[in-house]
Amino acid sequence: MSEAALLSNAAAEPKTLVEGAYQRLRRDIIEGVHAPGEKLRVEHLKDQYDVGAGTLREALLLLVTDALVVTQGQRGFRVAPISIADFEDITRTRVLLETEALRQSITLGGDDWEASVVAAFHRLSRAEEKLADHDPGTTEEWEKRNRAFHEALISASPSRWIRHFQNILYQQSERYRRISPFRQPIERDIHAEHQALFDATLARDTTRATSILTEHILRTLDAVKRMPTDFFTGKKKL
Amino acid sequence: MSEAALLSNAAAEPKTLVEGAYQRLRRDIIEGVHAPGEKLRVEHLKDQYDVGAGTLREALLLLVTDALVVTQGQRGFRVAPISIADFEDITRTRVLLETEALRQSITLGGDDWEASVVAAFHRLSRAEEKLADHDPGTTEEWEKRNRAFHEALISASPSRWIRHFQNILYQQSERYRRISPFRQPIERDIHAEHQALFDATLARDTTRATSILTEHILRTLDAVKRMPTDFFTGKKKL
DNA sequence: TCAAGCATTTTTCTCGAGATTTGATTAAGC
DNA sequence: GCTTAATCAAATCTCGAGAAAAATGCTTGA
Repeated sequence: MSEAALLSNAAAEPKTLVEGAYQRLRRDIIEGVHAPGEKLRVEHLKDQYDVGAGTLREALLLLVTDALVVTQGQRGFRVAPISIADFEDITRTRVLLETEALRQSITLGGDDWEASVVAAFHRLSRAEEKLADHDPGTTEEWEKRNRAFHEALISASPSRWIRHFQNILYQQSERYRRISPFRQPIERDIHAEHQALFDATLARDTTRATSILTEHILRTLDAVKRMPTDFFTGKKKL
Repeated sequence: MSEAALLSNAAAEPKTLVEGAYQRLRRDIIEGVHAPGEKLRVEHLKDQYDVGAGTLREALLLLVTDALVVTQGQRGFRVAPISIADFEDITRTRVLLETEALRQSITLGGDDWEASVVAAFHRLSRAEEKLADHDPGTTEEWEKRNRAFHEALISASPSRWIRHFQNILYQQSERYRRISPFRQPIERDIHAEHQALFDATLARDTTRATSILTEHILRTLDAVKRMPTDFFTGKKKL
């Protein structure tokens, strides 16, 4: 695993079996294939992912890094549980880090940065058009481009650590968004928000850009808070 | 490894060999026993730490979590390299997170929190007195109490994620401080700073407390920046 | 009927050996 | 003399089996 993989979880070519299993497992957890709180038995999963027991253990250990898997003492591995409080924490911390990174980007970003933002926004807009037409299977693509757009915005920040932490948190919030009850159709408003964010950023209006970004991120919080609270306590398999 | 271990790296009783090796390795890296950039050969280390090869691999993988060890492709493990830019990044990000956490603590902290801050400050003060008398071997103890004080200050923050990230960064900066050329005698001024920080916090003066904390953290940065720049490029063993 | 203690079964954790890949040394060719 | 290729050694990655621990079910007794 390269430093890039360490600091960004980028989807590089898996050069080792551990990496491969790690990436597939991570995707499956984020997409909800493995439910929150679910026990992850090495014996079962090693067949499912076609690797040895030791290799799978190492992959699970790497997922502990991302806080997508928890492990305690001698009692094996488990998909990280979810809670409203946790999602609120993730969201607010994301705001703190991402606004700071955006501030730095706007201050320091050059032509290359602007170009990458323009490009990412363009790609995202196209995906949102297709989404409005209710094309099936485009959600996956939108998800990737949305992330790419957010990453482009802060890519001129010189702080590798902020970007590293931001990646972890984005991953976390993506899992929350994808878990069924939260899953909501991507509305038309989202595009307007992205447009406003894009405009303010390119205009180098730091105050306005960070303000929009804050609202944008916090919006996802409302949807979750409207969920029935017993969802979290109800279906945990112990 | 418990959730506590995941989110705080707390020095809990090592319930498993992997954990034990992980903790000892981490301490040795932070203390500079394994120099930055040094290659970590599994075959050598497994004897040194009295565990099997697979077990040591898992411990190293956990250290990748903390960004104390890096690994690329099929080329094994290596102690994370150091650089001035990295330390500056660590320090500034620490300021961002720690001031926010302190802000939250001051706003939300109750009597229990105040009590823990008072207690931690008292312990730290005693350690600083002993340090002024040039007692040998007290640096270790001061290091622990200093960390405990900083943790107590932000312990009333409800954000587990901020505290988690703060832990990682504190660990990182501790390594930088301990690596020989940076190693500087703990001066008397430090105590005055801690005192001021303590006073402002208990007075619930958010603005003043965060301001002092910022200066306090940034101070360590100056010392490093005064170092000869070729230190970083010079002794890297490749 | 319920609780407590014991035995069984499952699962995790640990280890050493085999298969691949990387890096280094040496030799050949231009 | 310098670059390129091939051979060899070292280290990493991978796997399955054995030891330790935890979870489960069953029997026994009140």
